[in-house]
Amino acid sequence: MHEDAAEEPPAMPAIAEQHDWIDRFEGLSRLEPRIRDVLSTRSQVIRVPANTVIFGPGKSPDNMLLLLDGTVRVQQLAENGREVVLYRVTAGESCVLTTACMLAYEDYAAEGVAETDIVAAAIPRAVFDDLVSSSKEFRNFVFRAYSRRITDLFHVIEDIAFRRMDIRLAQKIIERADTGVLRATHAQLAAELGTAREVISRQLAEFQRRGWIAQGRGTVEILDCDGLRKLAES
Amino acid sequence: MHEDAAEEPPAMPAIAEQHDWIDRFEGLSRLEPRIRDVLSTRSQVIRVPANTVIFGPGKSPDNMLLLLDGTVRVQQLAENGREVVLYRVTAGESCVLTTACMLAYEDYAAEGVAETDIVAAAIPRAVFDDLVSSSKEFRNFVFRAYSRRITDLFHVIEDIAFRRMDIRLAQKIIERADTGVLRATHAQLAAELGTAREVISRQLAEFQRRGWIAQGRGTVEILDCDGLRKLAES
DNA sequence: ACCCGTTGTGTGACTAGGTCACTGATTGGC
DNA sequence: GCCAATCAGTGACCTAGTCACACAACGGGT
Repeated sequence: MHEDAAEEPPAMPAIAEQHDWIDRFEGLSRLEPRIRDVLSTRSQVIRVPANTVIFGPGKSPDNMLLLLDGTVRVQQLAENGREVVLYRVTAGESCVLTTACMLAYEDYAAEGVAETDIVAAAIPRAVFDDLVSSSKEFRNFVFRAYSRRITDLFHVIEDIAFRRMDIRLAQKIIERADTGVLRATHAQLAAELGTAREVISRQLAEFQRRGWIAQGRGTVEILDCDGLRKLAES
Repeated sequence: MHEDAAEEPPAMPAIAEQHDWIDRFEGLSRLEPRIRDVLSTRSQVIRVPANTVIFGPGKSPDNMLLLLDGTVRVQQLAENGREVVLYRVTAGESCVLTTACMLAYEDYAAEGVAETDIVAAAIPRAVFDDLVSSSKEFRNFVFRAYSRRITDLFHVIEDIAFRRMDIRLAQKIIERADTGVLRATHAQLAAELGTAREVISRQLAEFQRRGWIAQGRGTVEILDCDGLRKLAES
């Protein structure tokens, strides 16, 4: 059993099992060799099934997660049952709020939910602390991740406070309908944008009337992307 | 000369000039002696006049600020000219978004404005990095500050998305009228809450009609705090 | 194949909040 | 004492959110 196997894996089976997942993170590729080693030996690749609540009010995790595959939806919950999606963490990103939960003992009104099955590298709290203290590259990675999330939050605030619903909905549809068809109920879109179901129903009816979309039960099909885009960019 | 003197300072001249400002920060009091020294010798106490823009779009500072005196208002600006106040940094707190700006090269849609004359300890970027890497206490301080701000942002989002204007306005009035009189124009309150001036005017008219407040040009006087509070807590 | 509970959507009436286009009042210089 | 700037009040109108429904589609059972 030679040590090199870990460094240069051949053929590539399930990527997540390899130690080279580190390079899939923008900002970690130039990590110091010693640090890279700590990271790969002292973190653990875990799998989480879809719809698991990863963190939430009263449930702070004790690992920092680096997402290797899948997406995590982070959303704000209100007492009256309404929600807004704050942002999504996708493969190659880290879930910094987890870190904040871990390190800062404050409770959050937000929760993170696995939107798909997930593969992630879990970094225990102590290791995280070690890495932050010993690697400038890792520090930059962490702070940049924070910065990105905070920027996302700013966008959410700006959207909710100042932008019209029709514009926001059009954007959302374009953004989340990669194949031209979006699978989501009106209720889900409402939760996404932090509004009420009826509002979505009415807006979609209007979009349909204009020939921009076609609707099915639980689906929205884009017919005229330019029409939507023109609205979204106004 | 007994050691206790340091714990219970007498008379107190201009506080900011002393090196013991560190103890005014919750979370820095148990800093390792060596670190404490680095912090006091390599940071610089600065003064900034009221209404200075400390950071903003296209203006990222190269120091991390620990506020010794005064308050900084951090607000989001929209193209159409409307604003929302995100949070305030008060004496004894740090302005972490500054850190994020410093370290992460993303531009923010938010700006920080000195709301009063300000005294702050400025920590140069390089020193900040050094401190984060060498002191666990300082790391905790930084991450806790992040966590607090993120929590604040969550509150703002929840407020804007899900709470009624009258309730939010009542809260704001109570919160910012320490002496029973609040100096602010309707336009300022509107910017505070991210709404339009007319909305504030109408709500205040209603509060006045109910006998909760009296209005003057640029002032709101609380007459019946319980009335306001009952609304604010509903 | 039919029944039935569950889930998703449509609608009208109403309230709250935001926009627009004004008016008039107050204030601080000059 | 006049004038420009600032601050506040108002009505008409539009968008968004709430409430109370009706109804349609779907997915198991039996």
